[in-house]
Amino acid sequence: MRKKITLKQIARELDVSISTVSKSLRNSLEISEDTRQKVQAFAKFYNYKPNNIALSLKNKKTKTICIIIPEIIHHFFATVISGVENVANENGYNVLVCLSDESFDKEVINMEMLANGSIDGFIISLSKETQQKKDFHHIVEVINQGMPVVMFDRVTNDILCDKVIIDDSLAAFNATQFLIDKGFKKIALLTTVDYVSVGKLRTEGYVKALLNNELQVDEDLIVKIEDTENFEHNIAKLIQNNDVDAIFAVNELFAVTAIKEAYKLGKKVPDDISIIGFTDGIISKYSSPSITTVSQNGIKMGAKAAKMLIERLESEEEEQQDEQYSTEVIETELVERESTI
Amino acid sequence: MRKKITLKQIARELDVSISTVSKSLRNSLEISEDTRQKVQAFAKFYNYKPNNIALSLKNKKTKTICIIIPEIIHHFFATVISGVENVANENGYNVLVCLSDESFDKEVINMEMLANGSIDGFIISLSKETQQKKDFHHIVEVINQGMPVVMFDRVTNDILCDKVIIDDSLAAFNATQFLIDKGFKKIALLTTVDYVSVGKLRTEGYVKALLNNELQVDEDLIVKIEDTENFEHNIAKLIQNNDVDAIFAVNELFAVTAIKEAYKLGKKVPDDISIIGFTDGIISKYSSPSITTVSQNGIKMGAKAAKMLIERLESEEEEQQDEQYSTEVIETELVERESTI
DNA sequence: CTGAAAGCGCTTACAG
DNA sequence: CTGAAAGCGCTTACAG
Repeated sequence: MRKKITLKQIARELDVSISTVSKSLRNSLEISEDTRQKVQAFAKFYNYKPNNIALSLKNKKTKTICIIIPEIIHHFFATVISGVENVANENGYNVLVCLSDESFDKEVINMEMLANGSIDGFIISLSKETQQKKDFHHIVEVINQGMPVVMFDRVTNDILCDKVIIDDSLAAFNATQFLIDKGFKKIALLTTVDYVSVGKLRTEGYVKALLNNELQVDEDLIVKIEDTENFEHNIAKLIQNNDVDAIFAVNELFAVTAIKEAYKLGKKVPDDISIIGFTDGIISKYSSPSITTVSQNGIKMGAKAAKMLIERLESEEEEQQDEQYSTEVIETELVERESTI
Repeated sequence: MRKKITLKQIARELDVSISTVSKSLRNSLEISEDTRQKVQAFAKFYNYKPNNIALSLKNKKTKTICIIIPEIIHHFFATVISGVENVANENGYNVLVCLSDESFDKEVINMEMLANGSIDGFIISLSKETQQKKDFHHIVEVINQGMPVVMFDRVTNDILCDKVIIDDSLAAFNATQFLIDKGFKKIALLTTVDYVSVGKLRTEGYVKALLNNELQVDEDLIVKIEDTENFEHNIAKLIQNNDVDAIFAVNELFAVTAIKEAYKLGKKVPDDISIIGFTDGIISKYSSPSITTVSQNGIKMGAKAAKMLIERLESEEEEQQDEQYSTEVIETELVERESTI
């Protein structure tokens, strides 16, 4: 059990000063070829690696970024992490992952715990509870301390910072228009409660598309789902009581559940009902029938968010922060599969 | 933009020494009630929080653990992270997530990069490439440095450390036996190449079950899939050329693909072919028909792994390491759904 | 009760 | 060319 070796030990062994060792290892020209060689050989033999924590303290940066997400079980968020990881690693950064579990308190605790020097910046998608409370003091505080934050997907206009989003409203508009173009008249919407920012925006896009085509918005066809458990009967009721011929769902869970409920009620997808989902995840891909969906490229979003954060971190060093925040919109597209005619 | 305040600044403002400030904040009895109050009030007002990095350097521990997984996109690994997070947070630890992308080199780089003081310990599931190469020097080295490692799921006997696994062979045996009990005779196996430890063990369980029931093992019915892309035709060929009446797949991707390929060939699941998968993920749950599967509780595995790691970390402080490693086996069970009669 | 000093492991401006 | 000193932000044994 050979513990890690330090500069101090090397210095003692070779009978030189710590400064000399440090400089030798950093290939300083100040040091004679001879000692440099000697020190480097010794260090290599003992597999010396500088202690990261000491470097962090000295440099006042940790080369670690933190991503806070509501749930890792959601495939979309997992893909975002993957995108963040790629870019972070390429740039020599590590990624700390925190889960808020959709809880405001956990989000706050996580941020406060890490804002004390442990990391260089945050990438965050708001928890449901935070969006509901509209309390963003923890994020504002971190930004005020001079720590950069990039928000993605579930963002808020109440905070000024870099953001990565998709055009949820437009994507929903296009999906709905696609159904309208197919000739469907009774198009239902499965959405979340309004305080979830993306749910609300998607609902708006749906409504806009209907109005744009002079179709009337029937409240009975709009189902707002609060809980992600036990919502099946809401969907079943919708299908049973209304003669819907198409459904637009704001996530893939709602979409696949609609397929199953329709099937139970003797309706086939896409023959009797066409269905479009949102988020191109594995459920959509492997469901039978596979689901036509709005693709929301998580890897790309994560990569972009990481890039923005790291650029800000690295630019901070040179000149003064310019405080010009930007919002990047990642393209979406409709992936046609078997659940639509 | 109020930067974080330090002990030094507080000391200067209040015209006392740094030691006095530090002790006051830690409620040391050495300090007079009076100064203590004054310092604490001031610190609270300026929202003082000790710098984590400085504490890490001082205490020689970071309260951060790292989990290295092959892919985050796999639902199983995402659930493991979730389990690790829960336990880690409860104990005041943060979780760094690294992805090896099934690559040996990335695994090595990640470990070496973090073994220099950045974290207190590792939780790891081996990449495919590492299992193939059987080169574990990076892990051995870390352990020799005195940093605890807990392996899970894809483990190896070549390394002595704490491990969390399921009994892959037994679980596969039971799944196969289940099919045999239903009266099936031509039971096919969709598995991975042998160097993936869990694939190999599951294959062994399958073979054992057949032999145990005096059924012969037909090599034509065993499909070993190397690549996770473009393997559909292998499965199609199996179904087409052999009159299989049941299939046991070692993961859910293979299982759901089998359903789709069978369907294309005009065979229905479960009417014509019964299928059992492995890993109770979202694909199995939302597939149509939903898939009977061996549940492999990722949350539980992650939680257990984190618990073992943290216990070792905290016990290290007190007495000398006892070097008694243990292997925990997490229970599995067969979740019956629609893909089996 | 308060503070100077040493130390965690490193880097670097400054002396010699 | 080499090394002592200061410093990153903290804690704590030791003096006073």
